[in-house]
Amino acid sequence: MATIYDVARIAGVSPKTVSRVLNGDAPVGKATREAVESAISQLDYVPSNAARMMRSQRSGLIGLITGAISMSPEPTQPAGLPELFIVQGIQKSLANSGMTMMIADTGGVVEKAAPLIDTFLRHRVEGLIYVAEYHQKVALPVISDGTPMILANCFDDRGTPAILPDDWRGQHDLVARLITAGHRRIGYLTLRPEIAAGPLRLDGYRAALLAGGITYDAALVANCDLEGRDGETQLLWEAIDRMLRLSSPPTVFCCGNDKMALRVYGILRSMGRKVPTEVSVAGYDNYRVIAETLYPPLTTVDLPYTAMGVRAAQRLMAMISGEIREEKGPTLVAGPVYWRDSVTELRPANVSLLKSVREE
Amino acid sequence: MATIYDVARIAGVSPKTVSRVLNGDAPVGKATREAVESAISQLDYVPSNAARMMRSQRSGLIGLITGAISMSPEPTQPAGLPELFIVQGIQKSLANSGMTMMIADTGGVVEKAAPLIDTFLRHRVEGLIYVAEYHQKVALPVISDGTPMILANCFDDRGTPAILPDDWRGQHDLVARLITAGHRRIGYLTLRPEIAAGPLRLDGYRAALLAGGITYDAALVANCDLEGRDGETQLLWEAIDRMLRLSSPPTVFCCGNDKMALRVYGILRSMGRKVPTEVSVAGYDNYRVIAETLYPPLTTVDLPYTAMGVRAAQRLMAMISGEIREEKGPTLVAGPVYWRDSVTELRPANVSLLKSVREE
DNA sequence: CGGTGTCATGTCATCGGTGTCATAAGAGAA
DNA sequence: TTCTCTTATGACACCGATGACATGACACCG
Repeated sequence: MATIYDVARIAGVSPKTVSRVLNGDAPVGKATREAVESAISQLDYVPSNAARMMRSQRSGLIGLITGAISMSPEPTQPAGLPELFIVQGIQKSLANSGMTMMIADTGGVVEKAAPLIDTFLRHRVEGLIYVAEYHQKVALPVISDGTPMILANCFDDRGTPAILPDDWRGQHDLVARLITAGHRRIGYLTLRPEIAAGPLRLDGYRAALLAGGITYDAALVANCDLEGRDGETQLLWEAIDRMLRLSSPPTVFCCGNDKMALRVYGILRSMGRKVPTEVSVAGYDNYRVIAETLYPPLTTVDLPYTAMGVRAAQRLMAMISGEIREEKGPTLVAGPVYWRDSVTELRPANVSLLKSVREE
Repeated sequence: MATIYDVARIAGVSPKTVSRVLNGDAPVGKATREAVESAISQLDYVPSNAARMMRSQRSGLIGLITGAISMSPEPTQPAGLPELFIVQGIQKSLANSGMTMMIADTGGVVEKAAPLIDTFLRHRVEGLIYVAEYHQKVALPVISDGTPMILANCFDDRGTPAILPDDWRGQHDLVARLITAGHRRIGYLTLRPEIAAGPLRLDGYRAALLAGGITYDAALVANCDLEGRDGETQLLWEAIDRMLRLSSPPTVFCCGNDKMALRVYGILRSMGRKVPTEVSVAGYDNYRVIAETLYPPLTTVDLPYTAMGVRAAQRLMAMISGEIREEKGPTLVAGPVYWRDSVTELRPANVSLLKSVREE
């Protein structure tokens, strides 16, 4: 592979002049520049980042660690996709700053994070991002040197800067929108409470009810999410069946996520209940494959993964450039409600009141 | 950041000895080794890959280019997931060989591939992999230096080594299995022919019919896949309606992919036809979010993305180590049929005859 | 016409490791 | 005892860029 010396020799100039042509850091005569450029293309010269990096002490690299490119031993989860969107956002932001991204994968095994971080440090990455597949708490090894790090879709108890979805607000906005549409009996089939998003969304649901002047009714809430997924459909069936037999049954079911909503569609159809004319359904995640493909299309809340990625990259770049003495703790990113046909408007909604709701 | 000289000074040895401890390329005395290791951990020393690379001329890097981490302007496609699995397979293989992966993204714009390849060459990657989001033909810029390159899920007309799904065999095996199950009128709702997989799968379908002694009937085949997706549901509805009115209607619908099958479920239910008791449905892709979550779970053909990734990495590593003067052209990877409850067994199947069929 | 500034270019050292070769110390053989 | 032969370690150059500094050629100024 050709070096800068080869180019210099062919062009009849000093290596430093070639360097100047490449980097444009000092004026170069027109004739000289052309000679150099001709030599470069003649030799197919590509400068070595390693050599440049040694001298300049800047790698232009960002390390990205994710847990879900390769997933846990049992890859039943549809995960991965969220992370992909986050990565997409990060990539988009980073591309503009001339940074190159290195991606490594823990294969879902947290212990693998340490050697991966080490690999990145060997490459002298200027920043690290850890992306989790769903909103959760993590415990990563401490980075001893000063390399900045940011967490996306997860947080720790050391106050490492983190970017998180605003689950509370999302569920709140959705339920507020349902209330605006005239729904007052709102069933909620929740995620299990161990998942970080579970309690947050439940709180958002309750807050929206409160703000809408509706009393919280525990009979309308059921956890239908199991660790192992086998019993889920049955659990859902029972919960829905029970709620629909109430003297004042729900007119809409909020589901913990879109995948659960997909199941609920099937169950309601099996029960002979038409969606949305007899009962409405809403999801969470805006998992497009499901939400847009279902018939009728699913009303849901967007998990703003791409935006989170963008924010993560921006915050990291700010830390790297040292502009800001970053305050610790999380940045919350809220996503809009996607209003589709799976929910009936019981009365005409005054949509203009709801700023964060997005109609399709 | 500490250097090898700092470590050497603290440990009271020469830098070269520290290097030997790190790389184990020559015997080092026990006491010396311990002094060095102590100094290393005392200083939190992490060796610089850049410096190492300069001397040894080996980067330990593999460049991966993908078109779908950030997708086309209109991100309605659920794409990305397939690529993720391919990347997972690549990562898995590569991790064992001590290679680190750099990932870059074209954002769906093919023209961006050239500068990304250039970035990788600057980093002196030892190999390149281009991953496409679906089976297609591509035209990438030629790599002028000798860096080996491999295509995954795509091919070009220069005979660049490629890893492709065996669409012909997959569809063939599925249809053969349907025939074994007693189906003789097999409807096929195809992908549009411009997609590489379309004609291959159609050929597989016809070959399986032929082998099963069933005459191909054009009335049972319809293209239901449009470039813009708007008319698709209607197209499907019409095709299904037409076929079901035939004097000898299909007992099973093969769908171009699982997403189409999801739509077909909805349509058949709307028509009041029960799946699978009245009519069976089969998909293609084994897109788990859909195939496993649908009720009843969907019989489909696995697109062996992970395996393709593994093969891609293996073939690349073989090219890098120069073991093999690689022959050009594609490697086909076949995936198994996943037999689930969306297809009725019209007569008891002798499954043992079908080696590549996987029961759940 | 000398002084001063700008432009264009070259010289040289250096970043942090490792390959090559040299060398000292002890072990075993003659 | 002396001569190999390992074993353990050091000295030194070098990989390919770039930063700091120097220099020569003009241009412009008073």
